[in-house]
Amino acid sequence: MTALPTVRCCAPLAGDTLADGDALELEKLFKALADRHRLKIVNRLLAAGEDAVCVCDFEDLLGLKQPTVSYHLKLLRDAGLVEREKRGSYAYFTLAPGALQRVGELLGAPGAAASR
Amino acid sequence: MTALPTVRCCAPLAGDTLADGDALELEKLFKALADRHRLKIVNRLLAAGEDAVCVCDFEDLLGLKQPTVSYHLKLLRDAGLVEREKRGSYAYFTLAPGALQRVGELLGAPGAAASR
DNA sequence: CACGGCCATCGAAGTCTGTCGATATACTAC
DNA sequence: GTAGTATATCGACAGACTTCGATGGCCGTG
Repeated sequence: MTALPTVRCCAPLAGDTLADGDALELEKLFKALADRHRLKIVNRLLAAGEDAVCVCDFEDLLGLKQPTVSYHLKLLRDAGLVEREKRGSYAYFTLAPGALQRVGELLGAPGAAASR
Repeated sequence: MTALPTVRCCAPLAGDTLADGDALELEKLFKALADRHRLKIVNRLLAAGEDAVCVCDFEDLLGLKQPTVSYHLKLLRDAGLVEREKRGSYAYFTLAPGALQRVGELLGAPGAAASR
């Protein structure tokens, strides 16, 4: 349910004076990306494309223990950047479609891919 | 030395497997943006365009004391996102040209403004 | 040169983050 | 049902980040 619109987020940074609430949302988004391990996760998911990646794969990639990997994935999920699909006892992760592009556009990269 | 070229930074997030060093540089960049006050600073500098803004202006905008404002400005400067120009006893700040767009492009917003 | 305003840096205090072992939950296989 | 595997969550700890008062350096004015 919820039907949360992934990253509906935020006033574009280049707009008029940033309201406090908008600043908070943007902060949350950038915080999610402001960590070497989470960046590697996103990079891996980008490389994987349609394919989903499971938690155990990230343990090897990052050299972190399983609880820590879950912690990072949770942050990315809360920020709306990745999505989880449970299959059996495994959990597979993919990038939230368009999430990264939307972040890019917030920074002033203009229309960009937004062929729309 | 160093002669760091503002934000020459980093492998694009969408490229091949992110090296540790590249992940660190990206992390530094996003960390600089991952704070509500620094976002407001950037937003204000975007609005100011060519005009430079002095430290005391940010004190009012952010509701923070002067040392704290200097702290945030230093972080943004270290990340290559803003530049400082001293005029008399005042310090004026501007956005580093193109820095934000470059960040946006790292996120996969493709050619975009890169008319080049 | 003495004074006052602007800014950077230092040091301390409080809070937030990242990490992991231990534990709980959910599913598979036998 | 029992055993085993894959994730999520909890609790604790170390380290990093944010904030601010106090201090020091610079510059302009009188």
